[in-house]
Parts: sequence; structure tokens; C-alpha cells
Amino acid sequence: MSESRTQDLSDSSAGARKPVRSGKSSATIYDIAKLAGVNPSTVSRALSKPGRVSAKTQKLIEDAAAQLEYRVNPFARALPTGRTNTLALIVADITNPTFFGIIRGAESTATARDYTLMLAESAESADTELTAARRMLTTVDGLILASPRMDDNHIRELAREKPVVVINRQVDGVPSVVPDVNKGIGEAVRNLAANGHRKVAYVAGPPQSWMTARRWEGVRAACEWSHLECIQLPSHKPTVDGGRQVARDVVASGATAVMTYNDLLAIGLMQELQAAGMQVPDRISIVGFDDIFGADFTTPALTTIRSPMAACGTEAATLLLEVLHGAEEVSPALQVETELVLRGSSGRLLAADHPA
Amino acid sequence: MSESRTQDLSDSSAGARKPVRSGKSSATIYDIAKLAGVNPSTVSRALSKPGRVSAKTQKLIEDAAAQLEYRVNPFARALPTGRTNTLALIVADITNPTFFGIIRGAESTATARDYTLMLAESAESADTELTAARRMLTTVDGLILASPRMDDNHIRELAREKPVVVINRQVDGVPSVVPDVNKGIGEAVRNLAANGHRKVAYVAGPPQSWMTARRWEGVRAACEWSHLECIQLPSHKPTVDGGRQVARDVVASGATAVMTYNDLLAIGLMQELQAAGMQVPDRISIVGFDDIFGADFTTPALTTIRSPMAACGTEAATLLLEVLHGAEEVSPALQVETELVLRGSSGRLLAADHPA
DNA sequence: CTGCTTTTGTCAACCGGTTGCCAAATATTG
DNA sequence: CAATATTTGGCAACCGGTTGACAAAAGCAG
Repeated sequence: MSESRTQDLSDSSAGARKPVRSGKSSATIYDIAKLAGVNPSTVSRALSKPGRVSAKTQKLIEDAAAQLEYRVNPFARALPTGRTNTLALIVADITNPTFFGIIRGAESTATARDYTLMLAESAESADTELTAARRMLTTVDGLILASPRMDDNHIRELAREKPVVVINRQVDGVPSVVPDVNKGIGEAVRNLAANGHRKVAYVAGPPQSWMTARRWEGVRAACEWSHLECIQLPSHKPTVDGGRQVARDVVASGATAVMTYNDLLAIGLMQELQAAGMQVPDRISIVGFDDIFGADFTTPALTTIRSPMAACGTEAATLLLEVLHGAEEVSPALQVETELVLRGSSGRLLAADHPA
Repeated sequence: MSESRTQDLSDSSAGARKPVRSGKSSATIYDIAKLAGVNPSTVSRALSKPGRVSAKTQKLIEDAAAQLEYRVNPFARALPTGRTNTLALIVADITNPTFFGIIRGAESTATARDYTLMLAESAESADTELTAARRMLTTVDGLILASPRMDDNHIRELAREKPVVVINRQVDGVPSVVPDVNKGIGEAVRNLAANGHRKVAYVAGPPQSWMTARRWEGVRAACEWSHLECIQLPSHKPTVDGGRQVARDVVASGATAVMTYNDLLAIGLMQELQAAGMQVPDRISIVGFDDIFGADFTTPALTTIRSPMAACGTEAATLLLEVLHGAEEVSPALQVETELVLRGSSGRLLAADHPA
């Protein structure tokens, strides 16, 4: 009888052909309204605005909703409001264990606050990353970029349309969550110094990576403080293969301890050195970065500096949700601490042969 | 002048305050219609239906759309049609490398066909899985379940609402993609037999896992064919720790070769055996399953049976898209082949000490 | 040039919630 | 008990596309 919404009757004939709606597609607020004997808008209010309707009506509506197994239609809600209760997370590489923690942390935080997380990967390409970001931006309330490859301006441009939080990088005017690498690096370097090492090589990551610069800076500063010599070696790619390829340079450098941009490099390096007959850690100590999945599969297990990635994910999501819920002032750069995970690949140098 | 949509004129005064549309909220088909001098519905048709409008109008509209940088509003489209151009993939555990390939494969296939993939994890819990599935089902066009933990009936129930494809499992009436384990297992068992092994232990996975049963069956059959004795050992959990814990049982069983439900078990087992002083593969051979990330980090590197997970993901997504695009008949169970990846953890038994 | 089929574009109703505005109902106060 | 302040619920417009029905325009045969 409702004056406007009578059309569903008209296609009752077609209903026989199509799989109908037979209990399927869930109930709407109109159904609830009818059942509870109130206006649809009242239902809407009861279900979203806190104390906008009387307790009595509230109960009535909630019962009806429960009875009909009502679930809001996210699209219908998103259309007028723009709110989607969805966050996007873009990572450089899903298979890179570094991101697991981030994904997990962000996912659980989002879910806990009744948001859905959409995940995309950029395959380490700045272009793909930007495309993915643009595509998702229309669909989500906010965006988390983990170790973004795109340049600052693009990031700011995205941030102008929707709230953005970056992880593992700092961009002026965009809130970020970054590990404070210095604590972990300090522990590692002190440990190396205590074990008699005098020269440390840092195997760098991709030149355009914000993070590799921070890490190198940290290593350099810590080495200076501990009066260790240190040098930086470029790597071809931040992967196991890249680590293998840099092995010769490492040996040639005369360093007795190596710190790498990430664990994959460390693992490749260790494999290649061992294959060449060098004992780890007797002849050379290796310290990775990140404590990825599998870092303890090696023999010896890899000493590494762990960034609490899950915490990064959690913090980033929390930050983003705060912004979305109207927080004006958010700390522009949140720091999470890193720590040394001491395993078998680093230790005391066996006997002589390192430069006096 | 259009009778119904005149409201935007009314706030033309406010237009001065608001940043107009200046890059902000994107153009609508109404804007295009105005610019091109046609009716909005014509714009809609030009942009979605193939040759529904004349070439001339088509061009006119496309130019206008390009000029305004138009992008369809996914919600507006989803609301009346139900189509979202989105697929959901639910995996048991994001950090389990087994799923990387699946995710990658599904993601790239979806993206290539202009669909977006939403990812959720179930944390290995049947309940969480079902909840996640139900939640996403309202938002997506179809669902891929990788190694689902929930029971057949729940899966069928979901499949009744939206198209579903399962990976690593078979459910009556639901299309699936499963690795054909027999090829890989056959290769592995033949290899073990050729290396003088006579007794093989299979370390099983979670009892409710469909896959562990398939693998055990395959191992049993292959061993029978090759006249090897074989036994099944339960494991506590399908993880590295679970592998460590089962080491004593393995030794006690007297088997000289072990095949495990997955690589994590194999790695844990190997670590524990080595820690107890048993040489691998001199005293015991170990064959894992899946060839996960990190399987070659160990010393010796792990021999394992690889399932082409990326292919599974690709096939599953393709299958799902076919169903969505109206394919009536889809092959109910697509098989992808497995293969033995021979590395260092398996080989010839050194000397005596195995049962005659 | 007329009559009929095929294109092509317009109208208007709808998808399912949200929200500003207003009036009825209820509570508070003098 | 009247008068005013406060709740509470209803109305209706709107978000931005989609689509069935229909009429105008164009194409074509006779």
C-alpha cells in the first residue's frame, strides 16, 4: 500500500524465471519498519544514531531487525554518506614477510573497530602503486601506504583527497608510523664491537628507499660512537639473490661484520659465503634487518634487528581511524622501537686475520 | 530546467564557498549529460552497454567524460545492480607462505579482468572463517575459499547465495581447484625407493583437513606400488613447533624417510633431528610439501613437493569469473599438477642400520 | 511518397539507506 | 492547569547510477 514502493509487485511475473529473492537478499529497513510499525527513517536512526529514539521504540526495532536477520546494505549507506567503513592497505610485495606483521596488525585493528581492510600490492613498482591507490581511494575511507615507492608529491596529492597514513617513511604533512631503528642498530653495533669486530659493512637496499637511508645513517652513527670503521655497499636487489651477488664485495671490503638492509639480503649473503667455505660467524658475522618469517630456518639462525611490524600496522590503522573520526591533531610521526634478536649468525671473531 | 534535479542550482550561491568540484568529488553522469547535451541515461548506456548508442553520441559522451575526468561511483552502480566488480578471497593464514601464490595468482587475474580482490584471513578458525565469509558475501560478486576449514554444509550454504570456488578441497556441487598430489608424491616415493629406503613415515596435518587425507592416501598408494612400508604419524600442529615435537615419534618409528603434510613440519622436524645429532639426509631423508618461501633457507635445503599455488589462484579466479559471466557448465574440479623439487634434505641412506 | 521496421534517446521508477526540517507527543516549569 | 521546552517520529528529498517502456527519428521496402 505504500504509495511509492510498489514496484516489486510488478515484476512478480518475472520472479518465476529469475531465482527470485527467495529469502535471499537480506531484509531492508523498510521491512523492519513495516514489522515494527514505524517509519523507515526511525529505523535508520535507531540503528545508527545512538540515543536518537526512545528506548521502547529502539527495542521494538532491534527485535524486528534481529527477527528478519537484517544487515545493512553497505552500498546503500555509502551512496549518500560517502562512508564505507573500509580502509585500504597497499604493500609493496605480499610475499615479502616484512609486511605480514603490518597486514596482520592493520587487519585486526580495522576489524576490531568494525572496518574492513582492503589489501593491494604494488609489486614494488611506483606506477602500479599509484594506480592501485587511486583506484582504491574512491572506495575507501582512508589509505595506509606501507613502504611507499611513489614520490612525496604523489603521496601528498592522495592525502588531499582522503586521509592517508604512511608506514616506514616520512612525508611532510602526512601522518606516519616509522620504526626507530637506532635502538636496535645501537644494540647490534655494540654487540659487534664487544665481540672484537672493527670494520662493519652495510649492504644497502634500493637507492630510492627512504628506509635504507635511515638504516645506513643509524649504522654510521652507531659505528662512529663505538669507534668502528664502517662502509656502505650497494646491492643489486633487496632479495636473496641480491645478497648472493654482493658476497664478493663484502669479502673484498675486508669487513668482519655485515649488516644488511633486510633479512633476505643477509640470507643470500650467508648462503654464498658458506658455499665459498667461510664459516659464519667464526670468520664473519652477519646481522639482518626485520626478523622475517624464515630468518631462523638458516644454519646458523640469523641474528637480526626486529621491527615490530604488527605494531606498525596497528598504530597506522589506529592513527587513520582517529583522523577519520575527526581528531584534529595527530602526532605527525609515531615511532615504534626496534630490538636486536641475537641468534647464531653473529658472534666473536675466531682468531686473527682481521685488520689490526 | 530538468524538473526533478534542480536542487544543485539552489545551492549555486554556496558553490562559491565550497571548493566547487575543483578536482574534488568526481563528476557524475549528470555533469557529462549536461556537457554533452544528452540525457543521463544515454550517458549511462554509452558508458556501459556496448553498441547501444550511435557512434556519434558515443564519441561526444566519451570526450565529455574524459574532459571531466569522470569515474563511475562504484556504490551508485552496485546499489541497483548488485554488481560490485569485487571478489573475496579468504585464506586460513596470511603468514602461511602456502597462500602467497594463491593470493598473487588470484589478485593478478582479478585485476586483469578489472575486478578488485578483497582479502581476509580466518586465523585457521572455522568460526572466524564463516563470519568473514558472511560479512564479505554482501559486498562482493563471488568468493574464493582457500583451504577452507568450515564444513561442507556451510560452504554449500554460502554457494547458494553467491558463486563460490574452493581451493585445496572438494565439495559436492561447488567448483574447485585442487592440486593433483599424486604426480609429485609418486616422484618423491620413487626417488626414495631408488635411494634404498624401505620405510616411510607420513607426518599428518590437522585431522579435519581435507588435504592431509588426500596426501596420506597418495603416499600410502605410492608406497604400496613401490613396495615400501609406510605409516602415518599424527602431529600436534602443522607448524615448525609441531615438527619439532613429532621428531621423537619419527625416530621411534624406525622410518628412514619422512614425508610431511607441509614444509613447516618438515623444517621443524629437521631442526630437531639435527639438534639431536642425526645427519640429514645421511641418516634420514625428509620431504616436505608445498615448497614455501624459505624452504631453501635451511641446510640442507628442503626437498619438497611443490603445488603450483599461483596457478591455483589464477584458475580459481578465472573459474569464478566465468561463473559470474554466465557460464552454465564449469568443470566441477580443476586439477593442477604437483612436482617434486629435489634438494638436499633427501637422498641415499648412508650404510647399514635400517631394517633389513 | 507512404507504411513499416529498426535505431536511438528520453522518461521515470528504482536500488536502500541518510538526514534536515517540521509537527506531534511528552516532559518540565511557573 | 496553562505555557513553554524537549523529545520523538514522520515526510520527503537525495546520493549516482541502471533499466524497462516508450516515442521520436531514421532507415528501408514497396
